Amino acid sequence: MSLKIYNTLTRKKEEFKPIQEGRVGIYVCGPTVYGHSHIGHAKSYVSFDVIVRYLRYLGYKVLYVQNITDVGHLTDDADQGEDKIQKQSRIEKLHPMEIAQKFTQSYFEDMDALGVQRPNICPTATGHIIEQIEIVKGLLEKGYAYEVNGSVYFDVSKFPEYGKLSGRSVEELIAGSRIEISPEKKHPADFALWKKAEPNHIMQWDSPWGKGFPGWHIECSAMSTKYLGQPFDIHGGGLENQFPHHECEIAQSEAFAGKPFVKYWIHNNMVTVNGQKMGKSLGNVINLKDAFKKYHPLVVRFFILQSHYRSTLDFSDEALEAAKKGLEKLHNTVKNIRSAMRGASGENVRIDFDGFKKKFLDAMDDDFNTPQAIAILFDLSKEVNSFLTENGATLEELKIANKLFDELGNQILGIIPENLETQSKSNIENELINLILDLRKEIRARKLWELSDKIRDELNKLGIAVEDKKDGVSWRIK
RNA sequence: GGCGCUGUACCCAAGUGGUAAGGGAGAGGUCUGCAAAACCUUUAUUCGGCGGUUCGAAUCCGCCCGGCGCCUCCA
Repeated sequence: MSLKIYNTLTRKKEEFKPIQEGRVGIYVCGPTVYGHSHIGHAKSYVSFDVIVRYLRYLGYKVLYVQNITDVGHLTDDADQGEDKIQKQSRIEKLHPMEIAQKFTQSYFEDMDALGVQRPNICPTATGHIIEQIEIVKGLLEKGYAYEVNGSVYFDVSKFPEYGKLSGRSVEELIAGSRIEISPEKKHPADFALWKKAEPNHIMQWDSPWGKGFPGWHIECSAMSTKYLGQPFDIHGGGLENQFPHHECEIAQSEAFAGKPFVKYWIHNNMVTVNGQKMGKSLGNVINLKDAFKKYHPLVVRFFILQSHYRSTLDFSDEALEAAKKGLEKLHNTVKNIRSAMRGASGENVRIDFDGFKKKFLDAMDDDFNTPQAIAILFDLSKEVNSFLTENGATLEELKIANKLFDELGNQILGIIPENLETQSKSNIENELINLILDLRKEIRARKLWELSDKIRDELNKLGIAVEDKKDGVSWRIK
């Protein structure tokens, strides 16, 4: 089977064929850095992380670009209100660039914790003002835009294909529009390419139209095509950005360059919290830094991947607890395999590893069906464990199982760490634990169950799982 | 009002024409002094409801009922 991707542009699953053989250019809308990242960010960037990992696994040379928006988005509607970063800078009494810097760092901290591999290029909007101005200039020259009063607007009426991504028509937009019609615009659906800055606006730049700042959509057009060319393979982002953001990107870029912008559009769905939309106005936003206090980042990652990227994901404590236990189960299997390898021998292979692998890859090929892929991992886990408990697995079987878990669970999904340690890195700690368990062995021999159970409980509290088995005691770091 | 998504067991969640994955929770069992881990067995004759198409539908079509998103910054 070959990779199929659901393309929002055509609304169906299409076979993936890169524009240039063996190479993939992908651009994903990055965060606006005016606050800490939340679980919505996690869903989006974990999903795209797996997409990129999988493309690489398939052998593509992937160039992954993700912007950092450090300017230009306004708090209210399309072309009014305050710059969000400037607003935050006022609240925190910091320079806007400090705000941007602070939350960029915070963003990467969280993503690193989630095991999200860094994009190859993370361009900032403020670092690409010149490129953005160039596009605005070009659009004016070609008659796709008009200048009013130091601001420049895109003229939607000049671009008949406007709406092709989101399936809307300009007429519909007017009919249901809640936007207050800006007196500067010729048409309510027109959008800002460049905005004139008032003197109190801190982030502003010189332009052919006077001092100002870029409109919201232009940075993505400028930075994606600068590094990936036009057209490029994949543009990703959140569903909520499909309209107007991505629609406007298409209009600008295709009008400017006179050729298609993107081949495949991928949109990931949203997070709800206890069944409700998560939003700033609802006050139910869950920051990652808070979530991580309760759940290990890998649990959050696993939880996200247990549902499909195009489905909404409902975040609840109950569901997270279940995910935690599920992931533990997989980790236990891998730990069991790794410790069993030390004492195993034999070269027989009775498990159909290729079958499991094929099923896993088939699931991934089907529009990155990670829940299905994870289910296969559980099936594999059960099979291997069953051999371990009943017949004993051969060394060769354990080696292959270990490699497969690494390849599928670690390399592709990023949910099984390479260094799943069953022992402490510190030798003295290991020796001490062994010593305690040695003493406990004597206590058990004397049938002092209360005391021996206490030792086990206390060690458990310290994060050391002690398991009494038929042929002795075993322990591991949890 | 317009556009779109969605409704699968107690919870989470795959499955889009061939007879219901997986995880959690529950029940029983193996092992065990106990616990844990792991394994085995079990838990939806049924996929919001009602019609229709079909040899056959959770899957396609129609209507109805619920939930959600976008149309305003949001991943």
